[in-house]
Amino acid sequence: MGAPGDFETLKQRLVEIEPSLPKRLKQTAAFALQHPDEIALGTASGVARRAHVQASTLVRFAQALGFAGFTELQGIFRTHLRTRWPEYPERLKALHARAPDPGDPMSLLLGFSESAVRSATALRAQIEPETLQGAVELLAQARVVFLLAQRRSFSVAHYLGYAFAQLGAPALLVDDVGGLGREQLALAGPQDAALAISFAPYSPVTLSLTAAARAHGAKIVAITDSALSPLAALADRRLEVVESDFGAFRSLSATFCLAMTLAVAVAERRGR
Amino acid sequence: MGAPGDFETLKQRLVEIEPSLPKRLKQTAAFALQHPDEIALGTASGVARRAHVQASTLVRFAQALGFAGFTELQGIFRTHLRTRWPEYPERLKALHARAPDPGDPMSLLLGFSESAVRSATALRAQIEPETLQGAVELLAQARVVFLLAQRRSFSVAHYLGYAFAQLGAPALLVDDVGGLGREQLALAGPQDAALAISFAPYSPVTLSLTAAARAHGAKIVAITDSALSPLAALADRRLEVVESDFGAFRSLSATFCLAMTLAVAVAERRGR
DNA sequence: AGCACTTTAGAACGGAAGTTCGCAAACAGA
DNA sequence: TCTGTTTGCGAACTTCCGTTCTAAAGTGCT
Repeated sequence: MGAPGDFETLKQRLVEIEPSLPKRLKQTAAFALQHPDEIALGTASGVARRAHVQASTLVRFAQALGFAGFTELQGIFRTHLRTRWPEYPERLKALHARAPDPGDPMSLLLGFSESAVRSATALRAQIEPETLQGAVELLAQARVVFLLAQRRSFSVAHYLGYAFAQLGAPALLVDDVGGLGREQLALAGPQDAALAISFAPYSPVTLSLTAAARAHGAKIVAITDSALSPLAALADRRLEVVESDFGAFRSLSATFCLAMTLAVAVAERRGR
Repeated sequence: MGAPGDFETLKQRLVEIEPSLPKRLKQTAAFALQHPDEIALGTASGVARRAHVQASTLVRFAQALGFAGFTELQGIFRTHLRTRWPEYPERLKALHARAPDPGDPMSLLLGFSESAVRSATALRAQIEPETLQGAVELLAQARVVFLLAQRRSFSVAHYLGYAFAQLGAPALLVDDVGGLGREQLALAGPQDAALAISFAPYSPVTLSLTAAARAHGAKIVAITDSALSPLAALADRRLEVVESDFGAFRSLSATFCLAMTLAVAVAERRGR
């Protein structure tokens, strides 16, 4: 069987033979699909470095797919990169023409993507370095960080729980399963901190759990959308995030960026 | 005067000096602007042949613009082709210039924000309109949509559960609380669909729950990171998302955009 | 118009990457 | 333990870029 002639065929062929491939070639396959642009534009040795394999492995990978060598494989990725290019400006144009058919899934995707970009970009200017630093210090000094959020914001809190755990920092997700939120908070004390996340319309559960944490003496860091938020009144440190929205739907991308930042910065600070 | 640092500057410089350029260099300039992708992807001699000039002329052309040689000039065209985000390189440069200390929380924030922007931007080119449309149809025709995800991806599934509920579309978050995932899936049948989300390293629970859903006859839509993902093998419709990463941490912003899109599009489609 | 000087184009050369292949060590399966 | 496969490393080969040298074209001055 000959070598694939286009990118789709290549992908398909890859899926077929991947199970029978040895370890390094699997690794290479995964990298190739994940970073097609690297393959297209880079040199074999450069790609090899980034994929943590030997340059010769790339050649063997190409040969396993039926190509003569790396250069031939690269050709497929290059034409793919080149041919994919023209449709992009059209999509963008469609987006900025304010979505002729607002129900079309692709316009929705473009809208949400645009909104996420705006949010994440705006975040850089919104957050004061000192405020962020203060929040990190406060969380890093805590014995345990309690994570408080409900409804829309809960996904952020859950992600934080995951990230803190991965980083080896002590955090506890107060998920209020079975209405046991108060009991989950029972262990909180003055050495602890709570990271509360809530946006308008503020979930009453989050607010009351935050108040309870405060009553236990825990320090509060709040991620919320305005200084006037009821959550802000309860907080020792306040991080304000204004998300841009598309239609009736607010992005979460800035909030997630901030959450990731807190998790990594706190873990790093505790490490010292 | 130094060499242009990005494509726009290069173009501008070219317009400025073009009148004073000798014949062959004018010819080269015209070709470069007309076929930027040739320059980005080809070799000097290949480009020279297509532009009907000598290879050395290309080097002289590059030098006339202030570059050391052809390779340096090519770099600009390559990053331009890769990022496809004209204003972007400058920002990136500014970002990295302003953030020399990688441990500083603010640099982390900038890094994550940049990574989110890249992810959300790349998403637009990654998703094929037909694939997206197909996934939406499939989910809209289902009696109930089961949401399957664990660990890092769980936050997305939870958000989807929230969004579907808000939009009045029947969806059920299989959270596997207390290990009851299989029981939560017991109601699934051939009229239903499952939306499974998993990225490397793929959670075994998600995989087995997806397989179980499939065994019940439910149609599967997968959001995953590559065609080689074990989840892809189980799926009727496959949505590939490549998230950019910052350090060891992958963004979730593209996945969230896609999730929001699916929720809104499915709800809208059901409404008719 | 002719001549000398400057600028430009083309071609060959040298050096530097980059790619491929062969061999030996490491590994996995029997 | 033995065999077959895979991986890593380095050498050889190829390609490619940048420089330099020479010829030609252009330009200005006499």
